[in-house]
Amino acid sequence: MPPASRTTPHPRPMRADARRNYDRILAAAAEAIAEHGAEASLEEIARRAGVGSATLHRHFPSRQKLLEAVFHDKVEVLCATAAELAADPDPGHALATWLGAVARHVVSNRGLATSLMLGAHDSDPAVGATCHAMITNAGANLLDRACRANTARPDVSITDLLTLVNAICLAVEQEPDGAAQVDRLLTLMLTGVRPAGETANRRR
Amino acid sequence: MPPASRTTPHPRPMRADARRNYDRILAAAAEAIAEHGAEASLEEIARRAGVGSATLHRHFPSRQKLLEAVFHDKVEVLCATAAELAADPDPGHALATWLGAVARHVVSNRGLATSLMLGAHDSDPAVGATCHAMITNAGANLLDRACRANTARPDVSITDLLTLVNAICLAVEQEPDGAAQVDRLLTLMLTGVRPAGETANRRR
DNA sequence: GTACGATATGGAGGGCCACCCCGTTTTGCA
DNA sequence: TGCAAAACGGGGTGGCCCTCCATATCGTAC
Repeated sequence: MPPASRTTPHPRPMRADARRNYDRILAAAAEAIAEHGAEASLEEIARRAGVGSATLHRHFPSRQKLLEAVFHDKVEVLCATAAELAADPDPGHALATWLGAVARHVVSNRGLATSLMLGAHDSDPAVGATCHAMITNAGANLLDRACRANTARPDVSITDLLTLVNAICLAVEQEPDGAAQVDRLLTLMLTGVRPAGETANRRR
Repeated sequence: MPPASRTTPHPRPMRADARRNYDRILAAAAEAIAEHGAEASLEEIARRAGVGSATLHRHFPSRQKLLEAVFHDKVEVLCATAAELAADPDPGHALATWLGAVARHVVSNRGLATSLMLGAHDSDPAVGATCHAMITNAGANLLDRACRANTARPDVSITDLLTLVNAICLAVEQEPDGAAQVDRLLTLMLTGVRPAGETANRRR
């Protein structure tokens, strides 16, 4: 999310060189984060982008801001998915499907979890464009529907669910067999530990 | 867990000054971690303990090792609790109670989560004394009993449960109202999201 | 096409940190 | 009491994040 894009006329449309560097930094950050996770060195990102560290800091005053910019597109995809699923005839299934999609995105984009969770507190509350706000709004509808259809407990908030999803992904992030684990834990979370009658083979 | 204590005769019983410094570092680390969390500066810990930073590194080659040493006692408490609960007539309740206790310890000891989770992979597998191994073993019995009593699904491993508990605590660690959240999420996890009939007031 | 002010840049430097080398001190045993 | 082995810690190295400010670049008005 370039602060002032060319298409949306803002106070100052952002100079060409500034925009170029902005994009370079974003690309470099995406690479670095994919390799080293959300803790990737900001200096190395600047180095990769071929800009000075000061430039990086000017464009992204905090690591959080950079993460949000890097993942903005992916979060938009998730929001779009939520919008589509809102038409699903089975609200419970829609919610579960969407949470699964969120989880999949998070595990395959190291750092996304951090990006989604943080910013709930420290960032400017006026900006509804933070990853956190976007995803929360997108999920709220799905949960509401599921709740009204009586396939979700009414005392559960979308924040709860997203926190759990993120928590699972975070916890599993450094496990070797990540993705597989997430699926199990996620369904486990959704169905609960209590008995269910049916049986399956024991793992680990 | 001093590598070689005075009571348990080891290869070399550890010199007096070494033991003294070891204990000082441990105490200083406990303080620092309580204040600043698991990311506390190692140099500051050394400074507090009145030793050189090299000494700290000699005793604890990695941050992980230090965390494990600091939390070793608390983990032992949890293991003891597990042993007691093994006598509980209601295995399902025992398991839930214990997981709650684990969560409470984790939230009230910043860094414990990290200590419990890590070390599953990077530490010497021969050493069964890591926090991770200790807690896993302690919980396995409780889960087994619950499973046999048909109050826990057989396809759930203790690793799953502990991962989830830790995940919740990690995710909530930087929330302002931490402890309260953990309770909700934990019970949510244990009962699952699926409808249950009963109602409660909606939060957030 | 040019000149000029606003804007953006990046290298240098400060403060902090983890980690290691190696000369010095302490310890415990004979 | 002497002495080798063990432990110590100051200081060096390299990395990190972040800021300052002299310099280079851009967009525009003429």
